[in-house]
Amino acid sequence: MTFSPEELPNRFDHAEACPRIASRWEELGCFQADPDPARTPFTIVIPPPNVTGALHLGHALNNTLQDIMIRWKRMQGFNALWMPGTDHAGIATQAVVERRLKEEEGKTRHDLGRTKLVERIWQWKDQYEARILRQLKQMGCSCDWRRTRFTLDAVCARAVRRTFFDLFRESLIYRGLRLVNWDTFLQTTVSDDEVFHETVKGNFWHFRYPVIAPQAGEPEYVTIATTRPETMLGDTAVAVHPDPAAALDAWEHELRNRLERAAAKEKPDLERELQQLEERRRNVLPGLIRLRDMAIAGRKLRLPLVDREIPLVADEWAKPEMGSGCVKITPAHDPNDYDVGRRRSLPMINILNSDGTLNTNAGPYQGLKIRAARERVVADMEAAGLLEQTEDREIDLAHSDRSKTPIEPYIADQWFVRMDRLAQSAMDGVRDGRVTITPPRYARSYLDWLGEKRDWPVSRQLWWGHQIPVWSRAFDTQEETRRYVEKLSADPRVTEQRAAYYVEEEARRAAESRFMNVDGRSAGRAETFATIHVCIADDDSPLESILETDGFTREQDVLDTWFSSALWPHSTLGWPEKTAELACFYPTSVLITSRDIITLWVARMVITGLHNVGDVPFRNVYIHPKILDRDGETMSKSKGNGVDPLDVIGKFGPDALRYGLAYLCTETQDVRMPVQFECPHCQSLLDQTRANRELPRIKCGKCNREFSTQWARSAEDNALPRGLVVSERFEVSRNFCNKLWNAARFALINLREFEPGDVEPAELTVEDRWILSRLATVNRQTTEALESYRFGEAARVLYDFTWDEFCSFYLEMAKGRLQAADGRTSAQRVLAHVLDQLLRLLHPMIPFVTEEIWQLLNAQLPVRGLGNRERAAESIMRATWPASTSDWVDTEMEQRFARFQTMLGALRDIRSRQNIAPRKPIEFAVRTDAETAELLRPMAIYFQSMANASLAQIGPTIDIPKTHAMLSLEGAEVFVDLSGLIDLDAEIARLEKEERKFSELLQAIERKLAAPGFAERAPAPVVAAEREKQNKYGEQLQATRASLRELRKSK
RNA sequence: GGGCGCUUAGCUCAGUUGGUUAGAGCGCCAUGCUCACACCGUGGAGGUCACAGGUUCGAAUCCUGUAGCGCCCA
Repeated sequence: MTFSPEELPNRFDHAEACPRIASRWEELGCFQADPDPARTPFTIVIPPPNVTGALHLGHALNNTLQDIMIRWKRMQGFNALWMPGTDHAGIATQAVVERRLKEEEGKTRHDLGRTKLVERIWQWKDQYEARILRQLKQMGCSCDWRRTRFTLDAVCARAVRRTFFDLFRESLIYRGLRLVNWDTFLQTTVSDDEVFHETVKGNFWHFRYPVIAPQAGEPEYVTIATTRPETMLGDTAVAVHPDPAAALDAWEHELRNRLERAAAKEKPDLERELQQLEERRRNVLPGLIRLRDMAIAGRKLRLPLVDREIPLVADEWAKPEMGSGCVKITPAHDPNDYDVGRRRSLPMINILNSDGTLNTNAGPYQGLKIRAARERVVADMEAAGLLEQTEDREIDLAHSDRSKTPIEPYIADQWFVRMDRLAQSAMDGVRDGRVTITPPRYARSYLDWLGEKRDWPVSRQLWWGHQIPVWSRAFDTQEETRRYVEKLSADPRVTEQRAAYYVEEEARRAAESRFMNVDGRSAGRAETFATIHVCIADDDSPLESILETDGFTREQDVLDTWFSSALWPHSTLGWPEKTAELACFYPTSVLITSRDIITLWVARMVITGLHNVGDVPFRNVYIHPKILDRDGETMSKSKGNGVDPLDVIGKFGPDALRYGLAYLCTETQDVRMPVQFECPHCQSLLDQTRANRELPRIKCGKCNREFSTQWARSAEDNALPRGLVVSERFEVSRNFCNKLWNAARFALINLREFEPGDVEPAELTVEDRWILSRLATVNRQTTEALESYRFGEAARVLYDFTWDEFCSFYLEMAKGRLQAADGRTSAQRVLAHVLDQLLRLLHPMIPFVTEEIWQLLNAQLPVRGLGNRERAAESIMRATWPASTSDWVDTEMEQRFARFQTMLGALRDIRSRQNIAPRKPIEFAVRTDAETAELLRPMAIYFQSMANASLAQIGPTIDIPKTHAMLSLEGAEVFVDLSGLIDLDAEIARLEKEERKFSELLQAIERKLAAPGFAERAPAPVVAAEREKQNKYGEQLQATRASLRELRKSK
């Protein structure tokens, strides 16, 4: 490469340089890692992004941190593998594609059929996977792209099938009827994690259920209240508390406790409640006791509208302090009622079809949608004179995160993974330190969640995912069942453990939960004796067709996406094959992710890793902050506040994006990131807000022209120029990269005719020793910060060093020597070394600009370095991470330098306050002891070049200029000769401020010293330091006052 | 309801085991296009560290409580 450094642009042109640099890295194979027993591995698996949509800044942060780690470890000499890939995100992706299908073609998935729909989703996946990988690549992520995996690809599918089979064979998988969250729009179960709650306006209807044949003194009806009146069609009981008096007492106790602790403004409410409770005891309690007795006596009620006899039961779920004190029980449509149903062996009557219409159990309401049924039920109850009253009420309503429609609790058959033993193993993994979690507080939510050991429902009524490899058939008699089991157990696949089966007896199933006419897929057949479930380990097993010929059908459901993600750390490395990759790179070194999937994902990975491979999937887990928008909401595609990292890259470049994110990444804080739309016409910025963040087009407030956003769909919107979404927060890092770039330009200009070689200690100047000492410290601090995942601190340390020390002092001070013949060579060698080392330290965070500078340096000075002189690596990615040694650390030199800096600052302060033009030279004298004078004399040229101030005299006895400004520093007084240019008032004002400052400091210290106990109880060094400060401030105060007196006299 | 976290300059944030004159960037004021950088240089103004108690010789930092905000779990 031949170039002239002066001709380099004064701004780093990331748009031109980055693609060029990236393709060179690819050509050199810098990202690739292969198993090598001779080297220590370091592995990261990417948390696979969903193919549902493109990445936003949250992902950018996540992947930036991973890339920083992997580049750093690679430079440290580890065999560093970063395994990339994406996740099929079953329900989310299918939902997006289905929604599109509906919007654009007016079709449902059933119109299309399973095969066609899955084809469509693959197309979507191809498109978004490509986009995601492009985003990662443009960010500079150094993944081994040859190894890119997808949770639904053949390699992952094999691992999923094998895992499911193994668990099945070990009886850790079972099928059961459970109440699930049913999404009536998508017609699938969604997990608790996919449900969000929202408060909506609703009603509380009070219904009367007649008592059948009431005896004397007994009420004619029981009142219950409900927010979902249509569910009464599925009621199978009404419950009353078994000991209402005790329950009320307990409630009173609770209220009194609360009252004691309550703030004043809450007290009236609580007191009112207590009063009401008293009334209730008088008016309601006797009735409840009577009802309880009726329940025990086995009295029945007549369920109106469907004319069904239902029992009155005694159960704690009924709350005597609320409403009528009685509660209707709908076991098939309410989680609490489900529990009551199981406790009291009640029938579970499902009244819904999977599409949210009412089924045959709803009698005359069959076929109606829930909403319509609700209105009809209320109207009919009212007509029957059984509606007591209607209240308005706010209701907490569960919604599906995927379809945004209300969730219906629903009874359905589901496959479960038994968690007790598995969860325990994963808890042990963290408890005994095989896995460490940073920050440690997150270990607690991990352990709490696993501690519940709730079985994991893994089936999803979807088409996009791993279809469950189980074939099932119902058998009518015990004999038939036995005969088929015999046949199966003789099958070679079963004897060779390539297939397994289990028999689910209908009697047990019925006992577990009695149910009537559960619709569709879960329908029980009265004549069934048992169902045989066969799980097959391999694809294309001959057993499949045998089973199908024998009347078995394959399970239609697919597995929860997290089932495949849970295998990611080992499935991507080829498990269950015993690959060299698995042997070398497993367990992985660190998992970097965000806190919201600790339970969904991290815990499950530990479980499957231990189960399948016998070791934890990673040694460390690092949980990073979240990126929030201006309102403090987390970024997400579905909210519309997600910012495409490519927008930021377009404006600021990938290095600025990365450095900015790393800089913001501190331990406890989430990152608030207000963003703006940048008008493509006039470049003005408009805040992104809740109101405008999902608009497909926006009109610029400045130039009144329109532009499109990420939400543009129509051809018309897309024809408009696209407005980027950017944030001013990245200006800091963009400016930083540019500062570095220009420092490098300066260096290159001054490093011509560079001759590599060492510098004799005698040749090192004060600033050389200082910068080398600082570099050694910064090197250590950076390494330590990265080791403990303190990315923000690493970024800050490097920022401050680069800008405030390397650029503002070292380069400024080297300018003179670099021009002069004398000292040029040593200055060049030190400068080249410091820049070289600094580039290495910065490279993991800002890979592109450091590589570009590295190449320029290589062209001009391929051999460089102090101490260990060597030919520079062909890419900075292959340069070694600077060893952190204290060889160059020189604390005394740093202290001397700090004095110089203080003095320089003081001189500049005077110039500024005295309004002395920068061109105008000034003179100054310093009164100080001989030793300090010796140290400072060589710095005279720097006062000259950096403050345009010449040092006239220095030493214990000097002639003080007649008119002067005085600076009192630690152990030195500086007199700036202001003959002819003094602004007396300004100087008096400045000194008065100084006087105030010193006097306040002195007072504070004196107070401290005088405080009772301080001198006796504080450690001696602290007391000594305070006394020293007292002296120092005292002297400075005296000097300042003396100077003030002089000035006031001369006025 | 339980758990975790946050509240520091106008804005966005640092502040590692309690001892500093509480910092940075942006913004603001003043000033300078001196040959690395105006995405820059130089200087300045700006904070009772949410509030109330407590521990301590000493608290932004530790403890308790209050208020507000956020997340997780029920």
